Amino acid sequence: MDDDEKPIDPVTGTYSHDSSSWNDYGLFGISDSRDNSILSEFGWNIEPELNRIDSAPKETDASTSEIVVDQATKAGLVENTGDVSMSNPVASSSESEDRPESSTVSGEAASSGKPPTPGTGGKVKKKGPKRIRQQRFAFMTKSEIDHLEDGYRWRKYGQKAVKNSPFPRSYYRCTNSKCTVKKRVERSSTDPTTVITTYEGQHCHHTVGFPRGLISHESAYARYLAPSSTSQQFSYPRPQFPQVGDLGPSQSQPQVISSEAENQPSREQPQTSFQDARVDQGLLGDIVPSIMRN
DNA sequence: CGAGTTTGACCAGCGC
DNA sequence: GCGCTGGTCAAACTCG
Repeated sequence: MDDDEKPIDPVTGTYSHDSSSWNDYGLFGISDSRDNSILSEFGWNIEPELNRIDSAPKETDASTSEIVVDQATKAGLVENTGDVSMSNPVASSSESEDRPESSTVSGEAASSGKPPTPGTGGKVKKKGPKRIRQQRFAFMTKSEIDHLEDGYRWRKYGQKAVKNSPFPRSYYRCTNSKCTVKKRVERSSTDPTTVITTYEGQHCHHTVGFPRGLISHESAYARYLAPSSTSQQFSYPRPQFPQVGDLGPSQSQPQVISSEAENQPSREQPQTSFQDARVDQGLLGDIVPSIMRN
């Protein structure tokens, strides 16, 4: 894919690529689960960016974070993140039809005319229009834990080895039967301490609650889930996110914090609700520590 | 026993 | 057209 010359919306600062089969806008963020801070976030197309990150080590010695930040800067999106999530079409148009897994096997078999494969228990794939992917939203999170709590329940449905990466990629689907949201979790090949979580789609239900602590990217993810745009179908709760000290044993432990992370003022800042933060400072004020914005 | 995970196979898209 | 790769399926398995 040629992602060198992407059209960036001059108004929203978001990027979208002109493809009939893709409609993924997204925020791309770097967070640190150890101190509950978002290190950086910006709008970007997720897919090529992740590919670039994973395949980039030969091009630069910079850390993954630096690569990402640089991309954000180049795209001129950092200052426009406040518009990003709200400008998303939220894939509403494709939401209903983008349900390849919702079709029954029998229905697929009937439509494709293919008999079930005997050796695989009748697995039949739909042949038809190109798969339309939903809006995506990815985070890079410094964590030793791959699967981070985000308030929703997920069922793993696959795992694949990824090219150019020693770490497998895991595929999760929301356990809510009516919810089509998926997420992929993988470790950065360039920085094994970084977990890349990519969400696809929007939840059509509330969270199952916020057990224990929430990892750092949860706040940004919640923001993504609960934009103020009119396209939002549901009103998601805006919980008070717990302090790091509330984190349970299964969460990332705030152990050795890098010097960079130690400088993050997030722990001293009061945990304000989203609503307050959004009113005051917009998206950046909401999720990015002030020091990162300077 | 139900829910969730593992894992090998299948399929579609894409590049060469 | 072919091979590679990512994404998904679903049977088997594990766990609580």
